[in-house]
Amino acid sequence: MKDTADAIMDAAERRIRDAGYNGFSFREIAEEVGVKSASVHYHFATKEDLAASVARRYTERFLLSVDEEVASGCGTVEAWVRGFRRALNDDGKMCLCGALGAASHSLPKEVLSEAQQFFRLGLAKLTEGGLSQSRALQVMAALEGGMLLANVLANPDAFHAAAAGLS
Amino acid sequence: MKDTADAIMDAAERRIRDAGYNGFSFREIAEEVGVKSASVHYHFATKEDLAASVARRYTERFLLSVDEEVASGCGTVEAWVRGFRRALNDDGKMCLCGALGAASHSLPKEVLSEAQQFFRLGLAKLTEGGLSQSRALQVMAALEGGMLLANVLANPDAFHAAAAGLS
DNA sequence: CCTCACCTATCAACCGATAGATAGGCCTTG
DNA sequence: CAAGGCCTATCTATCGGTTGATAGGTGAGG
Repeated sequence: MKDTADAIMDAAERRIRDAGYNGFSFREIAEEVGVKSASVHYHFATKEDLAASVARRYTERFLLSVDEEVASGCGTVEAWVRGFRRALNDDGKMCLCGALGAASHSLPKEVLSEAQQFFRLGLAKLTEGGLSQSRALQVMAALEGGMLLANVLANPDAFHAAAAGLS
Repeated sequence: MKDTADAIMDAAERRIRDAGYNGFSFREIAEEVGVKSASVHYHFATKEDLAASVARRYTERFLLSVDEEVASGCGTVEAWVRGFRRALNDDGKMCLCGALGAASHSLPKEVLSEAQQFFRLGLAKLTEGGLSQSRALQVMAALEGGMLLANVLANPDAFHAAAAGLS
């Protein structure tokens, strides 16, 4: 079933956002989903595969939700702020690609590639929205850094302060 | 000797900045230093101990170098920018406490506590330098986020752009 | 002689990954 | 329609390797 594969990705996403690529295991995810670890391998051949798939899905969803915010009338920067804020408030976790990227020098190449894609596409969308390359980097850094601070300090207000005045 | 303990912390710091708390092992560090893993345990009882010690030393050094920059006449914000820039240019790695903090929800409590201390003391120093609480968070987020972007994208210019215009 | 700094050897637990069996559904063909 | 074969999704069992940690031994130097 597609159901199980989705449930595996859901569990993996949660764990990666909490603990990074090196912080989750097949057995852990399997238990959360209610299957055996061999069944996780059936859907995703390797750990690299699984993490890369999760990152790709995350990027697609994130960009889509930003597009929707923009379509419903809010500015590009504000759309990004809302995307990150929701990720923080709903789940109380890091941005998935931030959590992966913080250990970028130890990532398998497919996973690194997907994490990079998140930021490349994100920055491209910001520049399409009228920002300069440099300004786009400033916005992305502020959001990702704000997310990190909010997580470390266990205080969402850190993100709100960091994002204030961006848009 | 204090020599070996320092060498262990040096190696651990490098690995943590590349791969996070879950991405290094006693044997790896031992090999790099040229001793056996049991000897690492002699100097640092547990992994939690070692990582917490490394984080504490990192924070002390970082704050000290910022103080020196300020004493030599540059502004508080500029001093922080230089601190992060040096960490990035010299080593090509993440901020240690950023690398730890990105997986904050999976950190042993002593390690989390030391990572938090880095940010708490850093923010305090920024506000002592005349910044508002909110502005201090914006600066710290921009620097930490810029660091993350530069690492993921393997492009130091991402940091420079993110930090531009802060001071 | 005793403490420090290291060693060897080993432990149970966990890791990612694979092999092989099984049960159920669907498709094809006589 | 029935029977045989294949595909899917799961399981059990196991592999070699790594992990953090511990026990206990060894040699040097004060």
